[in-house]
Amino acid sequence: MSFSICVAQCTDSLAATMDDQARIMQSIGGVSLAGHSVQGGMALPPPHGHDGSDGDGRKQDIGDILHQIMTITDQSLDEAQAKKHGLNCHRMKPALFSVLCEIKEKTGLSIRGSQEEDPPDPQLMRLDNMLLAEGVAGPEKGGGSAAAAAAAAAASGAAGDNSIEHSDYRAKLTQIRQIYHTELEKYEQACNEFTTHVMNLLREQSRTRPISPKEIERMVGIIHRKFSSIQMQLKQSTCEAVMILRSRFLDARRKRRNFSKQATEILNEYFYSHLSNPYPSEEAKEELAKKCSITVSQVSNWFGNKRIRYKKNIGKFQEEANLYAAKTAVNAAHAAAAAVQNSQANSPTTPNSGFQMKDEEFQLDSAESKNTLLTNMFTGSSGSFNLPNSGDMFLSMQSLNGDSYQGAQVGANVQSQVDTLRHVISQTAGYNDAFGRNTMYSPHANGGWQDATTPSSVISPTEGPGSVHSETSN
DNA sequence: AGCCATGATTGTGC
DNA sequence: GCACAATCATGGCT
Repeated sequence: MSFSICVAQCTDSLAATMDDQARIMQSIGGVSLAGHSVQGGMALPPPHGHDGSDGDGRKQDIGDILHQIMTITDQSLDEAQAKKHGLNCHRMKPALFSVLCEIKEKTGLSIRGSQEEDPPDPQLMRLDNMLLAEGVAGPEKGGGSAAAAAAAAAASGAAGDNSIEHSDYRAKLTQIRQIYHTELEKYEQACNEFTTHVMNLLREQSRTRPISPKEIERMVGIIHRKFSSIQMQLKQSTCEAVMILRSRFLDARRKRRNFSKQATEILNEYFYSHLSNPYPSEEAKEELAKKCSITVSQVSNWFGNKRIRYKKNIGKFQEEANLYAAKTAVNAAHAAAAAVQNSQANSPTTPNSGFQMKDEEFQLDSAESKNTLLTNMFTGSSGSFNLPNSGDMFLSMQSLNGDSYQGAQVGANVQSQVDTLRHVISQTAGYNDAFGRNTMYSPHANGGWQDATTPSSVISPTEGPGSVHSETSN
């Protein structure tokens, strides 16, 4: 035993302690010392032929005790038992015991002690954070799990149609949470039980071998660390379970669902009415997302796909373009008419431009007829719709297409329709007009998306590219 | 089943 | 971070 060697080397210090010991014993009558009561309050045996006043004598006494301790293992069980009892009852025992504890404390355990204060395990911290974030650890209801489910719901796109998946996800997560907490509780219980057991054992043993309370504390710490490593495994497997659940849930979300007809229409209307620059701003995307009951990223995806597919095969999309362009144009015409009427109503002194439209004039039954109408409207050719003079709208359009922008009162509202109208016109009977060029929007050869002749920056002097035109996206 | 349309994802470049 | 391009994967029609 290493500590017995130490003891042997420290006989001098023991002798010194014995002096104190004897003094204290005299004063307190052997009630307790260094936390160890004198066994059974027994009368102390006589000091083995020494009077205790002589230092050399004490040393010899201690040496005798140590010798007995060292040789106890060589003796028969009965012999040893008897000797052990004798030693336990020896008046020197408590002092010797405390010194042994002290030495033990100062040697091996101090080394171990320095290793105890390890920093918090980063992996454990990560696991804890993840479990908190996923709603497995932390507050029960209205807390993490609800937040996680809400986040999943927000990311999943279309509202309402996947509520079953959400509840499924929630149920599974709750299940994992329950298992986690049950297991955690079990571990904690087991840890406490084991700790209590070991403590009792050590306390019991401390009567016969040098175990200080500090050492018991250390042992408890060791047990807790062992159990916390088991807990970490539990946390790790819980995290894995959550990840699997999430991946399954994400896979479920990956399932493609076509947008509603209405949503597609709204998106298409915006796309074709901003054909010169089909890049909705963040605000526009948000508004479109709101209108279509989809997420902003879905709007982005849609526009990304649309741009690519339109660019790849413009011809294929012409019919669709015509349809939406006409639709938007009609809306615009309505809006413009309303604006003009409003301005006339609000300011009676405004000269009558003669640009009046009646609803029945827009009762068109096909995209083609609309296109024709619109073409005529711009080319001034004879048809069902006449511009009595070169009206405000026409002038506004012309200005918009040119370098200077005027006629804001109508043009501002109508601006976005210019793209549409010009597109429609270009798609119908060979648009070759006052603008003097083909204004079919198509991506640049270099991959950019700009009107071949009219940069969007010129087209939209009043608005940034991709801004929302509420009147067109309805 | 095959085909096409379409929403989503991924890799790349700026 | 965004847009593009390619690709994947599914929905829906025939």
